[in-house]
Amino acid sequence: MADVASSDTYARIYAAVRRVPHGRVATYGQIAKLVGVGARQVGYALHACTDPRVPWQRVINAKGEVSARPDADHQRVRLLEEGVELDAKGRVDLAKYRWKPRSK
DNA sequence: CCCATGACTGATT
DNA sequence: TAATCAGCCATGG
Repeated sequence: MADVASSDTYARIYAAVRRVPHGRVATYGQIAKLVGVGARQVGYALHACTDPRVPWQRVINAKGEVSARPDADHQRVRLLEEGVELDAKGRVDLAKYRWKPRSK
């Protein structure tokens, strides 16, 4: 599918997101550093991302919360299904579930 | 090419 | 822990 990305930047971001293993989460900042772009660009790219192959649901902000999305509620459930515990405030314990990339 | 926007981050208060 | 400010860089008009 050539509609994965219109720019190499997006492709790198999607590739990094796909590296996130099941039952684990990553922050925008992590992805941003992996691809070598700003954190906002990651969110911007994921916003434009419509590819279900990309587990963009595992990408959350530095607070451990799911970002402002209409499907935020749906995403939380999905994380729980993957084995990720959520705080009473709906936040993930980054100290435990934060994915540790090696290519950094 | 310039300006405004944005699924963010980190430091400071 | 929460709120505020400035920096970050790609995209679109």
